[in-house]
Amino acid sequence: MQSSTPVPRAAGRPRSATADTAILAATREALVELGWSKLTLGDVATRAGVAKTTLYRRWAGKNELVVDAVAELFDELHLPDRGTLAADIEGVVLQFATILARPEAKSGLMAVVAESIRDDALRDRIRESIVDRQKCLVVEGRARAQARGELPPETDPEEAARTADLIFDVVAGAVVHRTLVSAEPADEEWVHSFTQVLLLGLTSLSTAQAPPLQAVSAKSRPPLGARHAPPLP
Amino acid sequence: MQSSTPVPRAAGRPRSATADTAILAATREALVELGWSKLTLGDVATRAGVAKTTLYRRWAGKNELVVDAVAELFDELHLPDRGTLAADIEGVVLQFATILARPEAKSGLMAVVAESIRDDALRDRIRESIVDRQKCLVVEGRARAQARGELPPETDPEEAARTADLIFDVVAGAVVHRTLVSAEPADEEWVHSFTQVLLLGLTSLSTAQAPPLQAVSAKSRPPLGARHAPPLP
Amino acid sequence: MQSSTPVPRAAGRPRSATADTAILAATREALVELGWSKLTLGDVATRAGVAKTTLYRRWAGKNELVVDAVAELFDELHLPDRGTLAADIEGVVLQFATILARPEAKSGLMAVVAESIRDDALRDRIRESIVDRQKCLVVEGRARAQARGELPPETDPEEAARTADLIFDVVAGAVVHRTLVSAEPADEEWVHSFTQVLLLGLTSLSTAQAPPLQAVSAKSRPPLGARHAPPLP
Amino acid sequence: MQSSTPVPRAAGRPRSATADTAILAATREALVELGWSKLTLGDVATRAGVAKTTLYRRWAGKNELVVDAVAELFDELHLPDRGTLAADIEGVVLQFATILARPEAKSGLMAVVAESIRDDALRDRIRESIVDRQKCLVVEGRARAQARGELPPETDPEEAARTADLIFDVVAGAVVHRTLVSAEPADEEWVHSFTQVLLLGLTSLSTAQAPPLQAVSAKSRPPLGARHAPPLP
DNA sequence: GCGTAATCGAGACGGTACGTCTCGTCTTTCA
DNA sequence: TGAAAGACGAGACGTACCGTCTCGATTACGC
Repeated sequence: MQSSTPVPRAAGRPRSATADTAILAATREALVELGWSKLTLGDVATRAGVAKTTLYRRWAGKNELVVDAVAELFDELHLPDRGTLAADIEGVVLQFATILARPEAKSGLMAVVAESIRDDALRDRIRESIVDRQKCLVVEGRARAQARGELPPETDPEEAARTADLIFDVVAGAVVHRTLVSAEPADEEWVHSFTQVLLLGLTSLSTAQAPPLQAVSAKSRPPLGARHAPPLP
Repeated sequence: MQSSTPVPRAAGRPRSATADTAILAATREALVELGWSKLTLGDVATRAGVAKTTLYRRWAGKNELVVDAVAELFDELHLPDRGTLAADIEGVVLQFATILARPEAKSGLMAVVAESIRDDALRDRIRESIVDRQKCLVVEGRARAQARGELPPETDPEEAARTADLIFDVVAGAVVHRTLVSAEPADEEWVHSFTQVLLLGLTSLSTAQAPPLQAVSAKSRPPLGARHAPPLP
Repeated sequence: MQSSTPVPRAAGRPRSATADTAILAATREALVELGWSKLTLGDVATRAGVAKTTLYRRWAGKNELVVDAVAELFDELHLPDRGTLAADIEGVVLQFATILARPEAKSGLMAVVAESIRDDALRDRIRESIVDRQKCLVVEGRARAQARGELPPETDPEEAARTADLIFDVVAGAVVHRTLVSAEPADEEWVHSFTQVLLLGLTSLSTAQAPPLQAVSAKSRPPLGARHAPPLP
Repeated sequence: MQSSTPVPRAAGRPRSATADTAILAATREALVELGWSKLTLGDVATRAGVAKTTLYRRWAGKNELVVDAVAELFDELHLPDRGTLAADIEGVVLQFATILARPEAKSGLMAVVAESIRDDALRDRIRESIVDRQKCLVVEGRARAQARGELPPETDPEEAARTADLIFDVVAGAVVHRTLVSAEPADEEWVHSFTQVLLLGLTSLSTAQAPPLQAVSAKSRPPLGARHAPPLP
């Protein structure tokens, strides 16, 4: 057997295979060191030991590259099975908070979201590779709770989708705001308080409304403004 | 005879008062047309009919300028008095959502928040001119509800602050996420559903905890993970 | 008859006399430290402890200011009386070389001459305040030599003017070139060699041409190209 | 088989050969139209149809660029062979004067010389690409005259160098001063007069000194100041 | 003495050019 | 043929001076 040289070609074509990995890793590294606005594609190429051309051949621009680099961080996001819905939620929220605490996520995510406001293709890319994967967990968690018997099967699919969206916006939004705007750690204590409020709110809502277990619905909402004001701590 | 004026009027030509107004307006205009990343200080200066130097004399850079330009949008945010706490909350959340629906707010706000991750001074500026003003409304709303008798006076000020922070992160985060990430309108219907969940969650939390009306507290929290799982719609 | 003052003393506060002095001194100081191209009027004003406005009230621009500042250096240029024409020339050339050796003269003079190429008013100002004062010395030196009997009185005034111009260009040009381009010191030894060549050249020319003592004239010049070539050392 | 190429051809896209030509031509054009002080590198780049970066990649700044642009003008300076030393000198001085009469030379040359006072690297560049090329002609002319038998071979090489320097300073300085400071044309008539003085001066000097053909030397100079004063026209 | 008028300092103003940086594209040469 | 290296046209960056302007505060003179 001919022993292949350990580093057969210092420069040349065989880098093509590993290039993507190197580039994405270099992108995250640059995000940590420089942040999104100071990150340049030339610098990423240099860090990855790759020509700028190679980079432009694979990504349309900085935004797309960063989305892919950040998306990889969310691969480790999984729905735990802790036995109860409440525990499951706390677990996944905590996971999400942990990822968001990493500087490359902080730096990159908000920036590309900001960019996506004026770039529909970018928004789709973000949704596809980051957001939908998270929203999936909400749906999956609900299904698991239903399997456990914690939740009744849903009646109106449209209503269910709307509720999932609301939950997702509340969860993701609260964690992001806590982490990035308030710049306070979304630690276990905070996650616990937050989960409690969320879960109780959803429960009270469904029980407060006859018939039982009905989802939050603006169509059939009671005259809230007229109801007595519940105490706020 | 009264002595010299306490602020003896700085020497030299005073700064043009109209320039500030024109620059901030031009910044918002450019944000709408170009978005944050394509916005250029040179372009803003041109739109405002002002020299680039004038702009740099007053703001350290693009981020600071955009913060101030966006902050002015939040001047119109006031706490309405609709008679009940629920209605007040709905009103103010809707106001916040309306402001966030404006393209200049969408384009600018997330971008500067993203930038603020690596720039503490910028974060402080954002907090001071945007965030704290909103958080104030939470506190003020609670005070008003207490005056109305809807809420009991708070017992632990630290606890009260923590709860206010949580409420604020949930409210602001959910609206922002709905508007910018999910890219769905935070309309009256959505705001109503959201407010209901939030308010019921807070209410249930305080009543679930013995003695009555106690605030969410991590110190004295019950073993939630072990409690029964409430139904999720 | 008592004439009213011809310049009836303009109303208002008179210009500070010390400012001019300070400004010109500051200009020379800045020339030494920074050179012409890095010299800025704002810096000069600061050095002189004067407002920029004061400076612009008195000089049209950088060029005019530098001309005046440099011109003062040439005030110390006087025709010595060493007894013979040769010694007088050597003396004055050496004086000129000494002034040119000063950095403020080096930096400033050539630059304003370069500027004067495209600015007739500036050229006139230079001629008036610097060049003509030097050219004067040539004429004065000749007159003194004639008084001494070293030189015959001139016959053709036009011819005399032309010769004076030639001498002046040769003297000033050679010293300047030696100092600024060759960047070698125009010291006593060099000045002596130069003077010798110049004086002998002029002498030989006039004696070589019949009738005696006639000036260099292109009108009556002998067919030089056809003459035998004299040895060059 | 011969080994690797001595200059292994740098990797990457090579610099455009036509760009240099276009840039230098554009520089001269801008010198004529605007003069040195109003000449802008951005403007030159535009005229040359080239990006500013391209320009800065090749030249360190305005000074270096102008030196190169002006140096090309002196490429046409050659030593004519008119048969006699006197005629040769007149020819080359006239060539020099003709070049200096061009506005791009006038505008550029003095300015960079002025700049070179505070910039040794610039002075070297000027010397290398402009001055030495001219000085060469002096040496070459002397060699040719020696070959013709008009001049004896030089004895002391150091002395010869010193004399060449003196001649060069006188010639170049006089022409430059005539052209730029006096702002009079260095036409045939003037050049003839000047050449005559120079040549006679050098001749007389060498013959006046025993033994014959000795160069101007400060070491063995006669007491000039005490000698009789020759008539000055 | 008191107003009038031009000065003074300070510094902001609209501009222009600077020299650097990054962009995304395009030639080259090498393996 | 594809990847490295790197030059290219384009254009924004933030800075430095430009020469002008607006200020309030000083002088001096003439009434």
